[in-house]
Amino acid sequence: MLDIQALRNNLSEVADRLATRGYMLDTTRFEQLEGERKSIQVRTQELQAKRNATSKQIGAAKARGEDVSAIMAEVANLGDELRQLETKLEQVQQELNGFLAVIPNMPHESVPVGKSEADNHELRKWGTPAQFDFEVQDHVSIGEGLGGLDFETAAKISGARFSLLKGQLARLHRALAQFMLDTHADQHGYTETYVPYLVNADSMKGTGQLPKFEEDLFKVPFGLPEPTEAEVANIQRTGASSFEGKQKHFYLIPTAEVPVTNIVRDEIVPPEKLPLKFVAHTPCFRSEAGSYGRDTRGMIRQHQFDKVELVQITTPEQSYVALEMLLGHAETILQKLGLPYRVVKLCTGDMGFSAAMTYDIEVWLPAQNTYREISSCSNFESFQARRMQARFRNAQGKPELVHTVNGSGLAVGRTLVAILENCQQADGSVRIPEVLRPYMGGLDIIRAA
RNA sequence: GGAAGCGUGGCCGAGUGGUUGAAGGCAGCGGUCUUGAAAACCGCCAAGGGUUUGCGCCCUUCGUGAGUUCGAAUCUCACCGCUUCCGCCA
Repeated sequence: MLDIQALRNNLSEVADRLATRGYMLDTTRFEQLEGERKSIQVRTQELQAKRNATSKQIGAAKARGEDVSAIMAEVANLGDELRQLETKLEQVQQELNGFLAVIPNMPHESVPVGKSEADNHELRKWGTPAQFDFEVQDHVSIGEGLGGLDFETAAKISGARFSLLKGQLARLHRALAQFMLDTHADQHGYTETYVPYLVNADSMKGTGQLPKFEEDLFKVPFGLPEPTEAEVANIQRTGASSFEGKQKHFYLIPTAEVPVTNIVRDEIVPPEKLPLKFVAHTPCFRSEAGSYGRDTRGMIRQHQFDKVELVQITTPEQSYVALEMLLGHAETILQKLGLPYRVVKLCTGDMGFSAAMTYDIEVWLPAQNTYREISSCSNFESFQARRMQARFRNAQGKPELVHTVNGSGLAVGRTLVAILENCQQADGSVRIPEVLRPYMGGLDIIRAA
């Protein structure tokens, strides 16, 4: 969420910057809502002040044993008008909040302006794609050839966009996650965390998945379908309350970013604890609505995949340094695995809703003869922190919003794909990168069973 | 799932209808004292918002939401969370 003060004070400038990422801010609507809010709020507060002052008088007069009926008459009809105004103010403020909640973050000044993926800037390349003196297979053929990758059975069990791993490939998948977790925890100073995979709506709002992107999520209902008698009575008596809230739901996390970042929601973190650095290995669940027909073959785009996520909670001064370091931590994994990659700085038009700056790491996939995203590292500045009310105590001792930074380190499934394709051999076997062998019981090559 | 209890500021903890945004303590900040530190003593210390050039003034907030009342941390109802006991379960 953007700072509403920024919109009040520099509306056209904010609108211009949002326009670079393709978001057209409705400034007329904002000014209208804001004007309404202002007049109603001023009037409401005047009446509240009057009510409070009069009530105090009544209290004082009663204490002195005086007759209060005259003063009481004075405020008798104040209540109705005040209640109406308060309700109206609530409505306007909710509208304003709704308006703010769907505005994306402002891009950092250094982010290249562009419309799409094509306008991203390649920053650097690492490693040299291997030359193969045989016909390269994609990960699906390799995996199926090894008897460890089975999409048909996964489709029977669940449907499209799921995969089933068996034997050494399942173990390789586990080895990758362990290796990443160990590297980040032991060498990069992250605290390993185990987190809930089902979260509430507040957490999803905090990191920006809600309210705008509900269709990308899996929503899991639970709870009683019927209200109890007491609730029915309460609803009838008050008239105001609805049945809402009894039928509840969780959301399956689309990334560990959600539960991990929300660790600091509604907290004031002592400054000496910053930066907080967390790493978590979790499954991620995405509906992939709107991606029909894209990456339908293989395990590139799945409803369920594993990811090791890095999250840093920092101060505003440190957040861009933190982003560079976190990017480096993610790159380290690919370097240790010996997988060629490149780093891309996303342009304004290609960035996610909440990000102020994003680097993508793309790994080389020989079968596709191209680089594909395997990690996305972003600084969200105070955008998520404001939604979460996540703060720290600054040098002046005042609470101030933290900055949040996160990135994949890495997507486990896509790393598995990259290893299968980059480390394939002429006979269909796959060479295991050195660093993974301790996790594979010393195995150096995966061969067909 | 059943029973009981509890939810107050960064933390602990008073407070059961009227100048209570909230005693007291801890932590923090400033000062006196000290060569320095500690101790002792004195003072300051919630957040969010509105309005104002500024001093300031005002509003909201005691788990959440409704309600009663001129007035609610305090009374009523519902919900959420936590703790303990019983049951069940990995």
